[in-house]
Amino acid sequence: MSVTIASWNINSVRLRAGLVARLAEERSPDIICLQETKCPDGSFPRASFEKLGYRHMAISGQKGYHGVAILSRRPIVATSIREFCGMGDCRHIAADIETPSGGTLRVHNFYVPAGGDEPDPEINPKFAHKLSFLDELIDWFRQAPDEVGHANGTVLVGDLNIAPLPEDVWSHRQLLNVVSHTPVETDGLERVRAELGWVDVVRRHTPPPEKLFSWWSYRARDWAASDRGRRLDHIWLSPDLAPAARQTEILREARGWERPSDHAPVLARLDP
DNA sequence: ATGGTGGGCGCCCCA
Repeated sequence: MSVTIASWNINSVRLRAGLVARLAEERSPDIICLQETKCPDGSFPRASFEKLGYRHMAISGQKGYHGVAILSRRPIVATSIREFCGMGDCRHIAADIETPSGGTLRVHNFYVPAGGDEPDPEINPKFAHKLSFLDELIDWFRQAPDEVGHANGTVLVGDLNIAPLPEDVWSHRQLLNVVSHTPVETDGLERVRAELGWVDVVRRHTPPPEKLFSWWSYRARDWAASDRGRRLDHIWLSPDLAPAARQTEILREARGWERPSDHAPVLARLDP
């Protein structure tokens, strides 16, 4: 009676609904959290996901940018959305989902700002936004832990746009000054994680020194051969839920599917 | 040191 949850930055849900179908066929996750749907709610391809058995959906999209969604084969009993940094961006959605044992699982799905190219908040407003987003997350966790969490377990997933560990990038040394792996970001993400004691379940199951990536740039001539990846996509469990984790996987092969997203899906199987 | 690719939207933004 397990629940499998997947998180995937899909880079346009309308263009890649077929790839979501392939993920459903190959791994059959009960819950799929998507980021960068780039799609207003009225244009969301609901029907194609209903056909795959995902009859319950929580979506928060906007035209052209950002956008998050939760697809579920199990009933969604509540939904909430939080706005960060007063920007009006669609970067968060949460859902309470019924588990096989009759409880509910709270799922938070995030799309953290990428942060632009220059890792200096004084001259790059996108980087300042990214750091502010992390600060707001910490404040929220600190001030309203009951709103964030849930007695029967909470999952936080998403494209967090930060590769926290040296083994989460192809070259720690060469990426120390590259947005996604700078110390101010990795320290910031660690403070977010530590605030409520979230467990990075993928790394609990596959610890360093093994390298793990979930994103490979489109700009590489041969992404698989050069393998210059980063682990930007994460699944975190609340401390009470961590013992329920059974298996995790980053579906690297999806990066090689036809017209792929530049991100691969991350999956975790739980017995909640 | 630089530019490489891809998506959305509409003559350029974002990743």
